[in-house]
Amino acid sequence: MDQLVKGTLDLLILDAVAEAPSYGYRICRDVLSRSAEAIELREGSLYPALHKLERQKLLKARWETTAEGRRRKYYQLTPAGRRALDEKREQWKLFSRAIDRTLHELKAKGVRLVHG
Amino acid sequence: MDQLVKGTLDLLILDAVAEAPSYGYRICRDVLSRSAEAIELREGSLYPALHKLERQKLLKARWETTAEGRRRKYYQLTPAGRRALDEKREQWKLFSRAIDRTLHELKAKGVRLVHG
DNA sequence: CACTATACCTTGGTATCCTAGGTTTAATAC
DNA sequence: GTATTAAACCTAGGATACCAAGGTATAGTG
Repeated sequence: MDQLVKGTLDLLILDAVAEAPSYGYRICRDVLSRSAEAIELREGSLYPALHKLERQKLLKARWETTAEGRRRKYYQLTPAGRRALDEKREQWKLFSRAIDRTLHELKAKGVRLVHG
Repeated sequence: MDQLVKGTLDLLILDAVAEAPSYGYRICRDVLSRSAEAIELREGSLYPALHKLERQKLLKARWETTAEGRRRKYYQLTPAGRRALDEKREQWKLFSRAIDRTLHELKAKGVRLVHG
């Protein structure tokens, strides 16, 4: 599944900060739990990706310090980031449907019609 | 954006020869038409991938010549290839559902994804 | 005889991700 | 008080999978 994750990293990250700003360490755990432990963003992939998205002006970062004294780097979408997210969501939807359509087995097996 | 397609190339190829043996040039067109023109396997990706799958003993190849005198290299699944296909199909299902579950929102529009 | 379609191939580059390390501070356990 | 875990960040270097761009050869078509 490692290979499959390629191409969805940016999407997952942008999506993870869409509702509210978040920070690296939490994004990891959020994606892990939201995916039911199926998708694990490793820090070695995540942090470089966050920096790249910041360079591309899709994310904006600010440092904060909690009451307990922990430093966190919060990321939020820029307007361009919001547009990129919408676009990547659409691309994902289109792509995953195309794959499903293309594969032979999913047709017979994946569709289940129930009456009543 | 065509980054998404990474990780599904082997799956698409193995699937394309699952029902009956096929050859490179036809696999390209089959995937293109089956995906409603959404997924285009380019030859620069396809042929090296076929050779790799053959080295891995997931595909077996044989040359044939048609009545018109065209040489074609037909590929078919080995038993290991069949198992690999089943596994990759399962992984794809798990992965795509995991992404769908993880994303907060989904919408669809029109994009074109290109493979190699 | 040029052009398109069929059919195969390879080299070299790049982007992307992961491994495997690392730092710092806070909380918890012993 | 010290060892360990958890929270939080980071990067260098390597692996590899894809892709662009070329190439060869034959058959059919205008």
